Amino acid sequence: MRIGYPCINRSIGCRSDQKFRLSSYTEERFVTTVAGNLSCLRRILLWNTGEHILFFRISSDIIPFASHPVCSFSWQEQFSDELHLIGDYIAESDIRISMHPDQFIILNSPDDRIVSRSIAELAYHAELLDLLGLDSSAKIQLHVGGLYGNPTESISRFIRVYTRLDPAISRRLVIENDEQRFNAVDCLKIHDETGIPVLFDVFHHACKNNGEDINAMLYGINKTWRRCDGTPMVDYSSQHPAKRRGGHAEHIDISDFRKFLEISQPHDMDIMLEIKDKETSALAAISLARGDSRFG
DNA sequence: AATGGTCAAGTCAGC
DNA sequence: GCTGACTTGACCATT
Repeated sequence: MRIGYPCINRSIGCRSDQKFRLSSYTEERFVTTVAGNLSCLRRILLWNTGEHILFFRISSDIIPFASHPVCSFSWQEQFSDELHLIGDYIAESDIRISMHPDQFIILNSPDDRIVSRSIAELAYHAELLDLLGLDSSAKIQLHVGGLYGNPTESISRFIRVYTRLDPAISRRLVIENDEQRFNAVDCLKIHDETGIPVLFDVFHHACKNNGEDINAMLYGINKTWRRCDGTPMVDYSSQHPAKRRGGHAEHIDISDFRKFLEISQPHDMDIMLEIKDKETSALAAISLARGDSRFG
Protein backbone atom coordinates (compact mmCIF):
# COMPACT_ATOMS: atom_id res chain seq x y z
CA MET A 1 0.00 0.00 0.00
CA ARG A 2 1.19 3.46 -0.92
CA ILE A 3 -0.45 6.76 0.00
CA GLY A 4 -0.16 9.87 -2.15
CA TYR A 5 -1.60 13.22 -3.19
CA PRO A 6 -2.23 14.92 -6.53
CA CYS A 7 -0.22 17.42 -8.53
CA ILE A 8 0.62 20.15 -6.04
CA ASN A 9 2.90 20.36 -3.02
CA ARG A 10 2.10 23.33 -0.83
CA SER A 11 5.15 23.24 1.42
CA ILE A 12 8.19 23.34 -0.81
CA GLY A 13 7.52 26.55 -2.69
CA CYS A 14 7.57 25.49 -6.32
CA ARG A 15 4.88 24.33 -8.70
CA SER A 16 5.01 21.65 -11.38
CA ASP A 17 1.72 22.78 -12.94
CA GLN A 18 2.63 26.31 -14.02
CA LYS A 19 0.80 27.44 -17.12
CA PHE A 20 -0.04 30.57 -19.02
CA ARG A 21 -2.69 31.92 -21.34
CA LEU A 22 -2.88 30.64 -24.88
CA SER A 23 -2.77 34.28 -26.01
CA SER A 24 0.66 34.66 -24.39
CA TYR A 25 2.10 31.54 -26.00
CA THR A 26 5.65 31.93 -27.25
CA GLU A 27 8.25 29.24 -27.65
CA GLU A 28 10.39 30.96 -25.05
CA ARG A 29 7.56 31.07 -22.53
CA PHE A 30 6.80 27.43 -23.23
CA VAL A 31 10.39 26.27 -22.74
CA THR A 32 10.87 28.29 -19.55
CA THR A 33 7.61 26.98 -18.10
CA VAL A 34 8.30 23.33 -18.93
CA ALA A 35 11.85 23.56 -17.56
CA GLY A 36 10.46 24.99 -14.31
CA ASN A 37 7.71 22.38 -14.07
CA LEU A 38 10.10 19.47 -14.57
CA SER A 39 12.61 20.76 -12.10
CA CYS A 40 9.83 21.25 -9.56
CA LEU A 41 8.48 17.76 -10.22
CA ARG A 42 11.90 16.40 -9.35
CA ARG A 43 11.98 18.40 -6.12
CA ILE A 44 8.50 17.20 -5.17
CA LEU A 45 9.40 13.56 -5.74
CA LEU A 46 12.59 13.94 -3.70
CA TRP A 47 10.64 15.57 -0.88
CA ASN A 48 7.95 12.88 -1.08
CA THR A 49 10.34 9.96 -0.76
CA GLY A 50 11.88 11.62 2.29
CA GLU A 51 8.40 11.55 3.82
CA HIS A 52 7.61 8.00 2.61
CA ILE A 53 5.03 9.33 0.18
CA LEU A 54 5.43 6.96 -2.76
CA PHE A 55 2.35 7.77 -4.83
CA PHE A 56 2.02 10.95 -6.86
CA ARG A 57 -0.26 12.26 -9.58
CA ILE A 58 1.57 14.30 -12.20
CA SER A 59 -0.37 17.35 -13.33
CA SER A 60 -1.65 17.38 -16.91
CA ASP A 61 -0.26 20.93 -17.05
CA ILE A 62 3.33 19.71 -16.69
CA ILE A 63 3.68 20.36 -20.45
CA PRO A 64 1.18 23.17 -21.12
CA PHE A 65 -0.66 23.03 -24.46
CA ALA A 66 1.14 19.78 -25.30
CA SER A 67 -1.76 18.53 -27.43
CA HIS A 68 -2.78 21.93 -28.77
CA PRO A 69 -1.94 22.80 -32.40
CA VAL A 70 -0.06 25.87 -31.16
CA CYS A 71 2.61 23.64 -29.68
CA SER A 72 4.95 22.46 -32.39
CA PHE A 73 8.07 22.56 -30.26
CA SER A 74 9.77 19.21 -29.67
CA TRP A 75 9.73 19.14 -25.88
CA GLN A 76 10.29 15.40 -26.12
CA GLU A 77 13.81 15.99 -27.47
CA GLN A 78 14.60 19.19 -25.64
CA PHE A 79 13.83 17.70 -22.22
CA SER A 80 14.84 14.12 -22.95
CA ASP A 81 17.68 14.09 -20.39
CA GLU A 82 15.59 15.63 -17.64
CA LEU A 83 12.72 13.21 -18.31
CA HIS A 84 15.12 10.29 -18.11
CA LEU A 85 16.54 11.52 -14.81
CA ILE A 86 13.07 11.86 -13.30
CA GLY A 87 11.94 8.50 -14.69
CA ASP A 88 15.01 6.74 -13.30
CA TYR A 89 14.40 8.28 -9.91
CA ILE A 90 10.77 7.12 -9.97
CA ALA A 91 11.82 3.58 -10.85
CA GLU A 92 14.61 3.27 -8.31
CA SER A 93 12.46 4.74 -5.52
CA ASP A 94 9.49 2.50 -6.38
CA ILE A 95 7.21 5.54 -6.76
CA ARG A 96 3.75 4.94 -8.24
CA ILE A 97 2.59 7.50 -10.79
CA SER A 98 -0.84 8.42 -12.09
CA MET A 99 -2.27 11.18 -14.26
CA HIS A 100 -5.83 12.48 -14.48
CA PRO A 101 -6.69 14.47 -17.64
CA ASP A 102 -9.07 17.41 -17.37
CA GLN A 103 -12.83 17.21 -17.52
CA PHE A 104 -12.72 18.14 -21.20
CA ILE A 105 -11.31 14.76 -22.13
CA ILE A 106 -14.31 12.68 -23.13
CA LEU A 107 -14.17 9.52 -25.20
CA ASN A 108 -17.91 8.89 -25.43
CA SER A 109 -18.98 12.23 -26.86
CA PRO A 110 -21.32 12.05 -29.86
CA ASP A 111 -19.15 14.78 -31.39
CA ASP A 112 -16.22 13.26 -33.28
CA ARG A 113 -14.14 16.43 -32.93
CA ILE A 114 -14.35 16.23 -29.15
CA VAL A 115 -13.35 12.57 -29.29
CA SER A 116 -10.32 13.18 -31.50
CA ARG A 117 -9.15 16.13 -29.39
CA SER A 118 -9.53 13.91 -26.35
CA ILE A 119 -7.50 11.12 -27.92
CA ALA A 120 -4.75 13.60 -28.82
CA GLU A 121 -4.61 14.71 -25.19
CA LEU A 122 -4.48 11.09 -24.01
CA ALA A 123 -1.67 10.44 -26.47
CA TYR A 124 0.30 13.26 -24.85
CA HIS A 125 -0.26 11.78 -21.38
CA ALA A 126 0.85 8.33 -22.56
CA GLU A 127 3.86 9.77 -24.35
CA LEU A 128 5.01 11.62 -21.25
CA LEU A 129 4.81 8.44 -19.18
CA ASP A 130 6.63 6.56 -21.95
CA LEU A 131 9.40 9.16 -22.02
CA LEU A 132 9.79 8.75 -18.27
CA GLY A 133 10.38 5.08 -19.06
CA LEU A 134 7.54 3.92 -16.81
CA ASP A 135 5.84 0.55 -17.26
CA SER A 136 2.10 0.03 -17.71
CA SER A 137 1.46 0.35 -13.97
CA ALA A 138 1.70 4.14 -14.46
CA LYS A 139 -1.95 4.92 -15.14
CA ILE A 140 -4.08 7.56 -16.80
CA GLN A 141 -7.44 7.76 -15.07
CA LEU A 142 -10.55 8.95 -16.83
CA HIS A 143 -14.26 9.13 -16.21
CA VAL A 144 -16.53 7.29 -18.62
CA GLY A 145 -17.93 10.59 -19.91
CA GLY A 146 -21.34 12.15 -20.50
CA LEU A 147 -24.83 10.64 -20.37
CA TYR A 148 -26.31 12.53 -23.32
CA GLY A 149 -29.76 11.41 -22.23
CA ASN A 150 -29.02 7.75 -23.01
CA PRO A 151 -26.67 6.00 -20.59
CA THR A 152 -26.71 2.64 -22.41
CA GLU A 153 -25.81 4.15 -25.76
CA SER A 154 -23.19 6.35 -24.07
CA ILE A 155 -21.51 3.30 -22.52
CA SER A 156 -21.51 1.55 -25.91
CA ARG A 157 -19.84 4.58 -27.47
CA PHE A 158 -17.13 4.52 -24.78
CA ILE A 159 -16.48 0.84 -25.43
CA ARG A 160 -16.35 1.34 -29.19
CA VAL A 161 -13.81 4.15 -28.92
CA TYR A 162 -11.74 2.44 -26.22
CA THR A 163 -11.30 -0.77 -28.18
CA ARG A 164 -9.95 1.19 -31.15
CA LEU A 165 -7.37 3.18 -29.19
CA ASP A 166 -3.67 2.86 -29.85
CA PRO A 167 -2.40 0.27 -27.31
CA ALA A 168 0.15 2.86 -26.19
CA ILE A 169 -2.85 4.68 -24.71
CA SER A 170 -5.19 1.84 -23.78
CA ARG A 171 -2.58 -0.08 -21.78
CA ARG A 172 -2.41 2.85 -19.39
CA LEU A 173 -6.07 3.81 -19.30
CA VAL A 174 -8.29 3.09 -16.30
CA ILE A 175 -11.84 4.29 -15.64
CA GLU A 176 -13.04 5.86 -12.42
CA ASN A 177 -16.57 5.98 -11.05
CA ASP A 178 -17.87 9.55 -10.85
CA GLU A 179 -20.34 11.02 -8.41
CA GLN A 180 -23.25 11.72 -10.72
CA ARG A 181 -23.10 9.83 -13.99
CA PHE A 182 -21.46 6.41 -14.10
CA ASN A 183 -21.03 4.57 -10.82
CA ALA A 184 -18.73 1.70 -9.90
CA VAL A 185 -21.19 -0.93 -11.13
CA ASP A 186 -21.38 0.79 -14.53
CA CYS A 187 -17.57 0.78 -14.65
CA LEU A 188 -17.45 -2.93 -13.81
CA LYS A 189 -19.85 -3.63 -16.69
CA ILE A 190 -17.51 -1.76 -19.02
CA HIS A 191 -14.62 -3.78 -17.64
CA ASP A 192 -16.47 -7.00 -18.47
CA GLU A 193 -16.66 -5.95 -22.10
CA THR A 194 -13.21 -4.43 -22.47
CA GLY A 195 -10.89 -5.61 -19.70
CA ILE A 196 -10.17 -2.02 -18.66
CA PRO A 197 -9.20 -1.76 -14.95
CA VAL A 198 -11.57 0.14 -12.66
CA LEU A 199 -10.21 2.76 -10.29
CA PHE A 200 -12.50 2.92 -7.27
CA ASP A 201 -13.26 6.39 -5.94
CA VAL A 202 -14.44 5.81 -2.39
CA PHE A 203 -15.97 9.27 -2.03
CA HIS A 204 -17.77 9.21 -5.37
CA HIS A 205 -19.09 5.80 -4.44
CA ALA A 206 -20.48 7.22 -1.20
CA CYS A 207 -22.24 9.90 -3.28
CA LYS A 208 -23.64 7.54 -5.91
CA ASN A 209 -24.30 3.89 -5.23
CA ASN A 210 -27.07 1.33 -5.01
CA GLY A 211 -26.32 0.29 -1.46
CA GLU A 212 -23.41 -2.00 -2.35
CA ASP A 213 -21.06 -2.92 0.45
CA ILE A 214 -17.65 -1.30 -0.04
CA ASN A 215 -15.66 -4.35 0.97
CA ALA A 216 -17.65 -6.58 -1.36
CA MET A 217 -17.20 -3.97 -4.11
CA LEU A 218 -13.44 -4.07 -3.66
CA TYR A 219 -13.32 -7.80 -4.44
CA GLY A 220 -14.87 -7.11 -7.83
CA ILE A 221 -12.85 -3.95 -8.42
CA ASN A 222 -9.47 -5.41 -7.55
CA LYS A 223 -9.94 -8.33 -9.94
CA THR A 224 -10.04 -5.83 -12.81
CA TRP A 225 -6.33 -5.03 -12.30
CA ARG A 226 -3.95 -7.52 -13.90
CA ARG A 227 -0.39 -8.02 -12.70
CA CYS A 228 0.93 -5.66 -15.41
CA ASP A 229 -1.45 -2.95 -14.18
CA GLY A 230 0.18 -2.89 -10.75
CA THR A 231 -1.52 -2.54 -7.36
CA PRO A 232 -5.11 -1.30 -7.73
CA MET A 233 -5.40 2.47 -7.29
CA VAL A 234 -8.11 4.03 -5.18
CA ASP A 235 -9.15 7.68 -4.82
CA TYR A 236 -10.09 8.78 -1.34
CA SER A 237 -11.57 12.06 -0.11
CA SER A 238 -13.67 13.37 2.73
CA GLN A 239 -16.80 15.47 2.43
CA HIS A 240 -16.27 19.20 3.04
CA PRO A 241 -18.53 19.93 6.04
CA ALA A 242 -19.91 23.17 4.57
CA LYS A 243 -19.79 22.58 0.82
CA ARG A 244 -22.41 20.76 -1.16
CA ARG A 245 -22.45 16.97 -1.41
CA GLY A 246 -19.37 15.94 -3.34
CA GLY A 247 -17.27 18.92 -2.25
CA HIS A 248 -13.78 17.91 -1.23
CA ALA A 249 -12.61 18.57 2.30
CA GLU A 250 -9.87 20.98 3.27
CA HIS A 251 -8.21 18.38 5.49
CA ILE A 252 -8.56 14.63 5.80
CA ASP A 253 -11.22 13.33 8.20
CA ILE A 254 -8.88 10.99 10.00
CA SER A 255 -11.53 8.95 11.80
CA ASP A 256 -13.32 8.35 8.50
CA PHE A 257 -10.02 7.32 6.95
CA ARG A 258 -9.33 4.94 9.83
CA LYS A 259 -12.74 3.42 9.20
CA PHE A 260 -11.91 3.00 5.52
CA LEU A 261 -8.64 1.25 6.33
CA GLU A 262 -10.56 -1.12 8.57
CA ILE A 263 -13.41 -1.98 6.25
CA SER A 264 -11.13 -2.34 3.23
CA GLN A 265 -9.18 -5.22 4.75
CA PRO A 266 -7.53 -7.28 3.36
CA HIS A 267 -7.38 -5.54 -0.03
CA ASP A 268 -4.07 -4.01 -0.98
CA MET A 269 -4.26 -0.72 -2.89
CA ASP A 270 -2.46 2.53 -3.58
CA ILE A 271 -4.52 5.38 -2.13
CA MET A 272 -4.67 8.83 -3.74
CA LEU A 273 -5.94 11.48 -1.32
CA GLU A 274 -7.96 14.08 -3.21
CA ILE A 275 -7.91 16.60 -0.41
CA LYS A 276 -7.20 20.30 -0.63
CA ASP A 277 -4.30 20.48 1.78
CA LYS A 278 -2.43 17.84 -0.21
CA GLU A 279 0.77 16.60 1.43
CA THR A 280 -0.38 17.65 4.91
CA SER A 281 -3.22 15.14 4.77
CA ALA A 282 -0.95 12.55 3.16
CA LEU A 283 1.43 12.80 6.11
CA ALA A 284 -1.47 12.41 8.56
CA ALA A 285 -2.80 9.41 6.62
CA ILE A 286 0.60 7.78 6.51
CA SER A 287 1.21 8.09 10.21
CA LEU A 288 -2.14 6.37 10.74
CA ALA A 289 -1.44 3.67 8.15
CA ARG A 290 1.87 2.72 9.75
CA GLY A 291 -0.08 0.39 12.01
CA ASP A 292 -1.59 -1.34 8.95
CA SER A 293 0.09 -4.52 7.73
CA ARG A 294 -0.55 -3.49 4.09
CA PHE A 295 1.56 -0.36 4.44
CA GLY A 296 5.17 -1.20 3.68
C1' DA B 1 0.60 46.51 -5.45
C1' DA B 2 -4.16 45.65 -5.81
C1' DT B 3 -8.10 44.57 -8.46
C1' DG B 4 -11.24 42.18 -11.31
C1' DG B 5 -12.28 39.93 -15.71
C1' DT B 6 -10.96 35.96 -17.90
C1' DC B 7 -9.00 31.58 -19.03
C1' DA B 8 -8.31 25.52 -24.85
C1' DA B 9 -11.33 22.19 -24.28
C1' DG B 10 -17.37 19.54 -21.86
C1' DT B 11 -21.19 18.15 -19.11
C1' DC B 12 -24.78 18.72 -16.09
C1' DA B 13 -27.01 19.96 -11.65
C1' DG B 14 -28.84 23.56 -9.29
C1' DC B 15 -30.33 27.96 -9.19
C1' DG C 1 -30.26 30.65 -19.35
C1' DC C 2 -26.39 31.21 -16.33
C1' DT C 3 -22.99 29.69 -12.81
C1' DG C 4 -20.22 26.57 -10.45
C1' DA C 5 -17.96 22.26 -9.85
C1' DC C 6 -14.77 19.00 -11.45
C1' DT C 7 -8.30 17.52 -9.58
C1' DT C 8 -7.01 23.51 -9.20
C1' DG C 9 -7.27 29.41 -8.80
C1' DA C 10 -3.88 31.67 -11.45
C1' DC C 11 -2.90 34.78 -15.34
C1' DC C 12 -2.82 39.24 -17.07
C1' DA C 13 -4.45 43.93 -18.31
C1' DT C 14 -5.52 47.75 -16.00
C1' DT C 15 -5.45 50.86 -12.44
